[in-house]
Amino acid sequence: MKNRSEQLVSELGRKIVTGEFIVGEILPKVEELSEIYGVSRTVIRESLRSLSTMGLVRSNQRAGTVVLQRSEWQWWNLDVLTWVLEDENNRDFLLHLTEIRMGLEPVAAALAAKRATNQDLDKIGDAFNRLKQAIGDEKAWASADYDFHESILQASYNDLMINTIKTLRKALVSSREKTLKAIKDYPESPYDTPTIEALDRHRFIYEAIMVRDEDLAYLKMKDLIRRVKSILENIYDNHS
Amino acid sequence: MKNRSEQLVSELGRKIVTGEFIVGEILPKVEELSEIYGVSRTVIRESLRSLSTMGLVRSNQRAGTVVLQRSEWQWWNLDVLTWVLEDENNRDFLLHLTEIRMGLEPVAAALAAKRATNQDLDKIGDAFNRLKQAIGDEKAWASADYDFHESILQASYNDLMINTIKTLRKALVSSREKTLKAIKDYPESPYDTPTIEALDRHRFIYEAIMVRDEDLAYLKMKDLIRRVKSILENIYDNHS
DNA sequence: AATTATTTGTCCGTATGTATG
DNA sequence: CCATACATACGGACAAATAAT
Repeated sequence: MKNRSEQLVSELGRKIVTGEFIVGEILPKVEELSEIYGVSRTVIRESLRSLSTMGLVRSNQRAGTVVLQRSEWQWWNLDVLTWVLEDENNRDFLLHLTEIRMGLEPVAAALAAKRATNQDLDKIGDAFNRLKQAIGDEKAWASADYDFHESILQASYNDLMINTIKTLRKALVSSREKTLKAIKDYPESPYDTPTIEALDRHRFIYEAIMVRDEDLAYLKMKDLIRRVKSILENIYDNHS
Repeated sequence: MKNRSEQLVSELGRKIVTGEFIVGEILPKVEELSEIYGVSRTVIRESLRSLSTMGLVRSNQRAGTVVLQRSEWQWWNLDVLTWVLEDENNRDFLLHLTEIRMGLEPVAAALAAKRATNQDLDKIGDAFNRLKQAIGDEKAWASADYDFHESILQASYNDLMINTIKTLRKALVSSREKTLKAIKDYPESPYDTPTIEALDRHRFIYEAIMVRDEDLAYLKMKDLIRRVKSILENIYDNHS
């Protein structure tokens, strides 16, 4: 957070996402916000412009600035996504995210099997070798795992796919750092735990891409995400 | 577009997306932009704040406002998505979008088969009946088709999924209106053409959801999107 | 390493636009 | 049609950060 308005955006944005400002509610007018937060109207207006671009509010002359309903929110904005994940009340949002991943990541793997250059394949292979060395080491695994999935993703050559999955992973990682650490069984990597079984799940993906078997890569990546989903579901069963 | 800064955002945003402003380029400083577009610095600053929230630019003191690389863009912002689709140079972006749909829409259909209430099922049924009446009528088909897929989507009960697919469809529809009309074989609906064969493809999805067969709903929706993809690919083969 | 120049960031007084009652 | 209340827009001044010298 560099400047005042970015700070304000975080502060107000969180209050909206967590429901401290209710949907349909009118925010205090610019002058009052300026008073409340001790900043100029300029800063307030720029903040509101940003929140408006995120789909969280809409300003109308004379009527004031209103909090928009959830369907209008720009969920894929990294800030919005992170705030939603931080919010304790949205725990099952993690499951929704996983459903999205279940859709996208297998497709990305299939595309990688189709489009990867030899150089791409080398990168994926390197990352997989690092995974092999990282059994039992949570930190090293998380790092190699990141590179493994990153290299597959890049080989999909679909910019929108790359951007979407990366956004999703960033949000998962940052929310893990902030709020999910407390859950003891939640893995450091957004994919899996550093075990032999997990390595095998990755091996199948790796091998499928190497032989350019799109359908197999699709299925094996789906297996992996399904595993992530079941970890999540177990956590909920045991901790609530 | 109501106010000056929103107009400016469209103007500048399009120039960035279409490459008129190159990645890494420094925009004219606020005072110059103010001069160029005949608006106050306030308006310029608010516009830049908005573009910054879209991930298109980043302002730095003394260094000016720089155009960010494509990987930083907020692709799921409806404006950004629309501008990209409008850009003639990004024609194969439609294929990338379809790859995303190939991932998400079958998952949404499977979730609907799992979670739909009886009321949801009624809505889906109503829309399907309207589809039956709309064979051969492009406009009526497009409308019923919209409601059919919308009712399935709502029954997925995954807010992020709903928002994402709706954003995607909005962008497709609006880009069809603006730039794709010229392509004669591109259907009015983002899903299919009003033919008997298309109706059957929809029927299979409808029936699978009715009997709550998640896997079948998944497969049949995948068939439908695959069909859309092949329409697109044919268009490219024939028109370029 | 210190200074300067340049650009964004911030503040505020004022005026206009727009929808409501 | 007028009065009200809010966002929108303008512009001059100064502060703060940092690239360049």
